[in-house]
Amino acid sequence: MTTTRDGAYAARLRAAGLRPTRQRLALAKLLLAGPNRHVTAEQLHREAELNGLRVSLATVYNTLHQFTESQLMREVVVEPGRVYFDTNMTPHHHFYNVATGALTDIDADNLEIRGLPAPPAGTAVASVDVIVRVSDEKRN
Amino acid sequence: MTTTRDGAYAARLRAAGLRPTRQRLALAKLLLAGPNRHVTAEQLHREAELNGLRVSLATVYNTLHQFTESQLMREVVVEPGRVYFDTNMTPHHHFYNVATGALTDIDADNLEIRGLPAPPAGTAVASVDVIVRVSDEKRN
DNA sequence: TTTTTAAATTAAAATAATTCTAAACCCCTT
DNA sequence: AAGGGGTTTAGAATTATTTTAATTTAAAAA
Repeated sequence: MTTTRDGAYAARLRAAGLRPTRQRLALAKLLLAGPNRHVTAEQLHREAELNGLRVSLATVYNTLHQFTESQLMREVVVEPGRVYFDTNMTPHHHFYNVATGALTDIDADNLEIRGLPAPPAGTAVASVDVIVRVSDEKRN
Repeated sequence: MTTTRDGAYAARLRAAGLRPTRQRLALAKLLLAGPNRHVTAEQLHREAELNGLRVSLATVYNTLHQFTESQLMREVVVEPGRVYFDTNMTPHHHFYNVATGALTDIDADNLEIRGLPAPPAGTAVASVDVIVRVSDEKRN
């Protein structure tokens, strides 16, 4: 009856124009199964290996970038040399804890940015990213 | 009479606790003389050499970081591997042209951010950075 | 099912940006 | 003028990421 026996992830990958390979399926599952995640390539690579997946770091990078292009995730740069891949695709911004590196989402629905001037001539706004840097509260 | 014959830059450096060396003075002059600037370390290094200053790239990095610590400038990260040093110390945000890499300031005075939730428990807001990514206007 | 083809994966080398190191140097005080 | 500690430097090292060229694999064709 069924011509292909596909999981939901394979379908999502296909929809994005990506062949559902073993590696991509496993990474998609790690990334998209539970709640939203913020991971670095290095972190995801380690996590994959802990879960018994043999995958090279280059493939992790490739996959993360492909997922990003396919709108399955997005990239957040918080500091020189610190790039997170974020599985939350709803419009949102971030708290960034400078000490711990922790990212926390800020729903864009309740956030209002008013008084933004017109963009430079010949350009149009593509996206607005708000990063609220936080640090451990001063105690005293 | 005068014990030291200092320019304005030497005084600023001293005030920041930095010895006014030849390199730091020259870089300070390049950076702080005219209008506000957005430069990468690499750009500033090239510019210094064009102006006849012999200075190593490591010193440019050191100096930029020291100036940043001393509140003479600040750092802006817009993309993986793209860090700008910004001499505008008034509260402001940025337009970032993804195609050209150009940064344009957005005065914070007229910008209002409303509805920001409380920061994660135990943390306090240190700063808020808004980056508005723009791209060349679609023509048709 | 086997063959073919093109895409995907890989290890390893290459690159880019930045930092470190240890020696030489220079600003400032005495 | 001399000494001392901060500063500069070239070059090596590091970190994050990308590229390369060969191998493997998914999917289409036969």
